[in-house]
This record gives sequence, structure tokens and C-alpha cells, in this order.
Amino acid sequence: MTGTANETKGVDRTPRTARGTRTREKILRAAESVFAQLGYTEASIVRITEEAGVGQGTFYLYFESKLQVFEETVEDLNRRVRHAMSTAAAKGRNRIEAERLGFEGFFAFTAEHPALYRIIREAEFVSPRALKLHYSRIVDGYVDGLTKARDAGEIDTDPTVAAWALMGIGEMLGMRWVLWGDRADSGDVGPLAGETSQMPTEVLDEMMRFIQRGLGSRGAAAPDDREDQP
Amino acid sequence: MTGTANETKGVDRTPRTARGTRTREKILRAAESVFAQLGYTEASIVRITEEAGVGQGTFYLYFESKLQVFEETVEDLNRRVRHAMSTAAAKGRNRIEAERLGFEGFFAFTAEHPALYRIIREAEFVSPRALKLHYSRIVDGYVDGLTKARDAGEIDTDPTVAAWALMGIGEMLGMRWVLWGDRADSGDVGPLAGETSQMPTEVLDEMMRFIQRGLGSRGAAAPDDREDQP
Amino acid sequence: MTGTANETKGVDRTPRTARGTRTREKILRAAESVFAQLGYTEASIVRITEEAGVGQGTFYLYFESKLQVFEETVEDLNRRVRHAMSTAAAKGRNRIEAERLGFEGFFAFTAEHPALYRIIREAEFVSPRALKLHYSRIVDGYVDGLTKARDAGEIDTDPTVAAWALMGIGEMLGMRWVLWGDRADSGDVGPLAGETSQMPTEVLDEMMRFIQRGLGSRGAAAPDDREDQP
Amino acid sequence: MTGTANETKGVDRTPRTARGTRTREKILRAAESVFAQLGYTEASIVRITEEAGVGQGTFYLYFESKLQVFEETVEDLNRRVRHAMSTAAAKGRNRIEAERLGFEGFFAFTAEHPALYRIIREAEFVSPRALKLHYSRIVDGYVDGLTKARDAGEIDTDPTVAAWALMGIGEMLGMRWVLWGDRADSGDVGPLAGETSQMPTEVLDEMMRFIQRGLGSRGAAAPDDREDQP
DNA sequence: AATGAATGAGAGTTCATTCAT
DNA sequence: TATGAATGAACTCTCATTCAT
Repeated sequence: MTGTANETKGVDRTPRTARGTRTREKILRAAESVFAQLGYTEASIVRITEEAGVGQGTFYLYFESKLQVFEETVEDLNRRVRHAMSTAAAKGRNRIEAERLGFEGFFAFTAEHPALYRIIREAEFVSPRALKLHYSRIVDGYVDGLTKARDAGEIDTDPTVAAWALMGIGEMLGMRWVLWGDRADSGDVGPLAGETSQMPTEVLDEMMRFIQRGLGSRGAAAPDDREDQP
Repeated sequence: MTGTANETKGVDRTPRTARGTRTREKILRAAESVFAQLGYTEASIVRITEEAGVGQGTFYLYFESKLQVFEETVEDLNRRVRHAMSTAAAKGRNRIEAERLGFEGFFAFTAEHPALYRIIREAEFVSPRALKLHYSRIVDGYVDGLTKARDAGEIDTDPTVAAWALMGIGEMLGMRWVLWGDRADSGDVGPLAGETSQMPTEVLDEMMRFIQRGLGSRGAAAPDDREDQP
Repeated sequence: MTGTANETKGVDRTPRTARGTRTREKILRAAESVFAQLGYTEASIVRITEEAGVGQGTFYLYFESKLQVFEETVEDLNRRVRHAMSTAAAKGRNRIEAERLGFEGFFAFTAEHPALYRIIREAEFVSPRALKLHYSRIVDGYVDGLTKARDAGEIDTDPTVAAWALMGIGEMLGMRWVLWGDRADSGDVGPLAGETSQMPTEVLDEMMRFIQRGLGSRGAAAPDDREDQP
Repeated sequence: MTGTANETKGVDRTPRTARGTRTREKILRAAESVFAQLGYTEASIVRITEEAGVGQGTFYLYFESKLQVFEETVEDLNRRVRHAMSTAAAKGRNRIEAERLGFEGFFAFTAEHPALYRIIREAEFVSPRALKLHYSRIVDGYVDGLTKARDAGEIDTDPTVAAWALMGIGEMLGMRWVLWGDRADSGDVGPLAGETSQMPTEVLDEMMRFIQRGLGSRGAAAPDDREDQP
């Protein structure tokens, strides 16, 4: 139901004891960390198992291949980021508020787990399937919310197009202000530079104003009106 | 200032004859094609030189390393896509029209050279510097235009934030409708599936409506305007 | 025409210079020697390249895989043993004499290149195709000769069945008296014990008497008659 | 004298309970089956224990090593094939009839347990000792019978040489007509192709005629005799 | 008695780069 | 200028065997 397939290819790699489950978990966490630092290609099984503190062979007790952990890592992160977003968004009183809170959740998650962002980009070549699933799932969440909002007359845009636009805005601004932060102009923004920044409020405000008006939101009012509370 | 370093590291790798220049060019073109198909990691020097029809050793006559061709390829593509965009945009009579034409140029380029898109994503780990340069340069173009528009009172948004938002929208929608096209729902969107689609007009229309309103563009309150102010 | 396929799988591995040809040859000889000593499984690329005095990577310049060198080694040996056999047999004045000389050639070859025998046996699992080709080619030689002999009225047996019987006799007696020799009763007949023996004349005589009569050869005469010269 | 060493190397691996004996038996049967399908090298302990339905650790409760099960498997099969042969041969009224029945038993056994044939070939490198024991034991049986026949004046050949010749004929013809059968000409005769054929009567007839005459058997000048002495 | 967990040495193979011609 | 030859470090993955429960 959850996993990407852990029983494929003959051998059953499901842990059968509590100890095994713990070990598997350790490896998965180590993988996420290593992938985030080095990317898929540079990450090596040796490095992952070292970080997990287990022998090389142990890896293959619970995972089919490097690719499979990668996909599982992506799925795992995807699940978590969506959880973070929807939990945050649930507190919003209307679509726009929900959207803003959702983005806040997204940026906070990005700040804490830059892994997500980095990993996904390499998936383009490593596992197109994982890449597509990742974006599609997040977008589906947007589409749901936007469709309801449109049916309620809150906005007047095509939910699908708008959803992908939102996805793009979030990703690009997340990259620029959360991942790069102040180092945006220097050349030292590298995979190893793990420090992230918080999304500045002014940027978030401006971005939300853009989105709100873009969606044709009720209360989006005149050009200069930045708040919906009169 | 211009070149990505072709003179560094002792050896001078500049072609001295016309024949040399031609060979260098052949290799660069081959590299673009191979990177586009396989990504940076999977691409190999052997493959590139084969595709270029030269011997392996010849490669190092003109390039320092695999990384260097990669960066040069990115720069080259970046130059070309910006050219395509600005040429198209120049025909617009106002900011919004220019923006639409610019996007059309961008999507057309993407359709023809999916390389750009694919390559850039892997740069996240391969050469963060190249990645940042790429986005920043395109964004700079947006910022220029948007600043002028704002000063002219055409729009009322912060040019920088808006520029990155536009970049994100373009990239995400390009991925969804140009790169994936109809195959968006199936699992077979892979590096090898080289076919791209044209951006559908309805999507472009909807996207532009989103952007136009997002930017707070004067004239956004056109005939079919759905704003809530009576 | 000759080789098993050296151009398959994309990469062309044919040497292009004299130096390359020499290197390839060195590796092939080393492979034969290592396979003969250790068998396919225990033989390793490292061992082969060490014995050949080249780097590990060099191996893959000329061979696709361990399996491919193995098959090529088998083919090479097969060609050589058949050559040895037919050259020897050509001097015989009749079928029986030819057969005896052919066997002598076979046993001499086995004594000098125990590799052939050893290698072939493991092919059962490693490359059934190579195994079958090996036996079939030798048997084809027998069948040719026996068919002519039968048509000439020299013998009266079915050539195919007889050919396989001859193959079996030669192989088994070669193993017993050439490979094992005097060490037949001790336990130390191992892959590493490279020493072979000459086939004892008495055994060869007795074996030929068996074959000659088995084939229903003219002049095979009465039970005790061991020579065809009256 | 009997066992292949189950008590060596410190640890006693003899089953102490009926349950243990059953488990050991299960593993041995599984081993035979796996070895027959995959050969010694490809066979793995995991595979064997899976097929036996026991845990990996259990294996080492009853066997010292992979090599030891292999040797035991060979011995077991050897015992069984000799039993099959001698039982069949016992019904013969004279040496030639006994020989024919013995071969029939051998071919039938081969058809049912191709394992024997396959396994033995790899033993060349895996356990030369086991290989030699296997052949020697069968040959000893032949030698016994042939010696008696010679002393009784039934045949006039050297029992030892003839015995090895018979062994070779049986093995080669078994391979050709029982193991390969009709697939002899195609390339698909592989370890995985488990189907065997029955030895065709014509081939068996011809083979026996060859042997009978080869042995210089009295009564070889039977009705359909083709000897050249009028 | 029985088992899953764990290991590490070693296997085959790839590839960016340097060298000799 | 151009090229094929050569390399060795590094990678992913397998597996017989031992250990803890």
C-alpha cells in the first residue's frame, strides 16, 4: 500500500524482526542524508552504510538497489512535505489564507530538509517516474483545494493550470530565498553548503499578493489593496 | 568575463587553426546532444567523441574536463534561450504582450531543445555555479523589463519577486506541457523519450491571465475581467 | 567469419593498431592459462590481467566480458585440437590408421594443453552453447571420415552413433591415462596439478582394437588378430 | 569409509533427533535439486535453504560447508546410479545382455536425474576427488563384470581399458541423446532446460552392436552379423 | 533445534584522463 | 592536429559464513 515495491525481484527484503526494522530505518535515514549532501550519483553505498553504521552487505538485506532507496527516499520526503503542507493549510479560514499557510509549511520544510529540493532535481535522469509522481502528488493537492474554491466562487481560474503555476512559484522562490538565501550572489552555493535561510516575510507577502490576484480571488480588490480585512 | 575558463590550468586549449575550431565546435555540439539524452552522469567522453566523430584524445585538446564542457554547454544554451526570448519579446507593444511573446519563445525553444531543461536540473549537483548563473541571467532579463514597466506605471509589483515567480511558472508549465505533454499520466516520461509537445494555447492563455492579474497590470480589468469590484 | 562476435553490444572492441593486436593476444593467452588452472569460476579478471601484465581496464578494451573470453578460449582451443587431429589423421592410409593417428594427435594435444579438457567441462553450466559447439565440431569430423569409410565398404556402422562413441572413448581414456596418469589412484588429482602423462602404447593398442572391431572394420578379422597386415 | 566427513573440524553435525534427521534430509534433497538446476557455482546457500524451507543458519547445523554438501550430493547420486545399473544388469543372462540392461538403467537414471551428469562436470574444478571417486566406482563395476566375462571366455579384451571405453561411450551418448535429445542442433540446451529425452532404441541397438563387437564377444557372430568372415 | 541478522572480502565492470605515436 | 592504447580507482552488488536470539 505504501512502499514502492519491496517484494519485487524474487527476494523478500522485508525485515522480520524488530532489530531488522530498526536497521532498515537507520539505513533509510542515512540514505536521505547522503543523497541530500552529494546527490544520487556521488552518493555511494559505502558512504550510506558507513553513515548508517552497518556493513555494506546489510544494505542489500533491505534494499534492492541504490535506485530503490533513492525512490523510497523521494517518496518518503514527498509524503512528509505534503503532510507538512496540508497540516499547515488546514488552519486557514479561506483559500488564500490556506494557500499562504501551505506555502509557509513548504518553505519551512525546505529550510529544514533541503534534501527534498536537491534530490528531486536529479530524479529527472535517475527516475523520471519518481519525479513525476512527486510533482503530480503535490499538484493534486493544489488542484483539490483550488477546485473547491472555484466552485465556491472564491476564485475564477482553471484549477489545473493554476496549480502548476503555484508549484512553480513555490519551487523557484524556495530555491532563491530558502536554499540560496543571502549567498545568492556568491559562487559558493554548493551541495555541501547545507545552510538554508528562512523565507523573508516581505517576499512571502509579495508572492502571496501575486498569487491572490493571479487567482482572481474575491477580495483581491484594487492594485494597492494588500489585505482583505477592511 | 566571458569564457568559462579555457585558459586555466597551464595548458592552452584554444584552437590555433580553422580546422581546430571546427573540431572544437563539433565536440561541443555532440556534447549538448549527449548530455540532453543521457544527463551529465551517464554521458561519457567516449560517447561524446564518438558522436562527434573524433578520437578520445582529441577531446582533451580543446576541453579541460567533462565538467568544463558541461558548463560551457549550459552557458551556450543559456545564451541561446535568452536570445530566443528577448527576440520574441521585443515585438510586444506593452509589458504583458512582451511577456507572452517571451514565454512563447521560451516554450518553443524548450520544445526544440529539451536539453536545456534536462541539463539544468542535474547541474544542481554537478555545477551549482552554472545553475545559479543560468537562472540569474534569465531572471535579470525579467527584472529589467518589469522594472521599466513598474516605473511606467504598467504594473505594481516588486520586480525581483515577480521575476522569480515568472521563472518558476515558465519552468513548471514548460515541464508539464512541453516536456511531458500527453504522456503526463503514463510512467514513460524518460530521458530517452525525446519527443516534446507544443504548449497548448488554452494553457498559455490561462497562464497569461494569471500572470497579468498577478502583476497587477493596468488593463487587466479588460472586458472579460472577472474582478469583484463593480 | 571466425570469431564469436566481437562487435556486438555497441562498442567495437577490435584492435586498430599492431600494438593493440599484440595486447589482445597476450590477454587471450593469459586467459587460457588461468582458465586451465582455476576453471571459469575461480578465474578472475584481475588474475588474468596480472598474468598478461596489463591493467584491469585494458581487458575490456578487447573483450566484452569474462564470458566472452571464455567462449573465445574454447573456440580457439577447439580450432587447434581439430587441426592437430586432422593433420595427424591425414597421414593414415586407411580409416583405422587415420583414426589411430587422429587419436594420437588428440592425446598429444591433451597432454600439452590440459586446458582443453578442463575448460570444456565447466562449460556445461557456463556456456552450454560453447560446449555443444565444441563436441559437435569434433564429432562432425569423425562423421565425415566414417561416412566415407562406410560408403567405401571399409566399415559397416552408423557413422553418427559411432562418431559419438569415439568421442566418448577418446575423452574418457584421455582423462584416465593422460590427465590422471599414475596419480589415478591417489587423491591429489587437482586443477593445480598440471602434469600430464603420455598415453601408454598398450592402452592405445587395446583401445584401437576395441574401436576397430566395434566399427566392423574390414580386416578386423578374428578375436586375436591385432594387425591388419597379413 | 562411508561418510564424506561429517565429524571433521571440531563441531559435531550429526542430527541427534528424528526431527533433525528429517531436516538434514530435506536440505540434502534441496541441494541436489538446486545444484542440478544451477550448477555448483550459481547455487547459493540461500537458495538451497529456501528450497528446503529452512533458515540459513540451519544449514550449518548439519553441513560443514557448501563444498561438503556438494560432495555428499555427488556420492549420493553415485550410489543411486550404481544401484540402478546393477539392479538392471542383474537380469541379464550373459555379459552382453547385462551390459545392455545396465546401460538402459544408466540412461533411464540420467533422464530422470540429469543432475548427475551436470553436477559431475563441474566437479572437475570444484572437487577433483569427488569426480575421480565417481568415475572410478562406476568403472570398477564394469571391470568386475568384464573380468568375469573374460575369464569365462565370453570376451577377449582387457577389462580395464574396455571399462573406461564403456564409461565414455555411455557418458557421451547419454549427453547427446538423453540430455540434448532433439534440441541437439539448436542453441538452447542450457542448465535451465530441464527436459530430457529417452534414448532412442535404434541408437541403443547400434551402440550395443559396436560394444559387443568391440569387446570381441563370442556370439557376436549372430544372425544379423555383418562380419566379413564368411 | 532453529532462524534471521549481519558481515566483509571480493567479484565484474566502467570511465575520466594521460600517454605514445 | 589527431588518435587509439592504456590505466587504476571506484563503483554496485553477491554470498559463504558466523552470531545472537
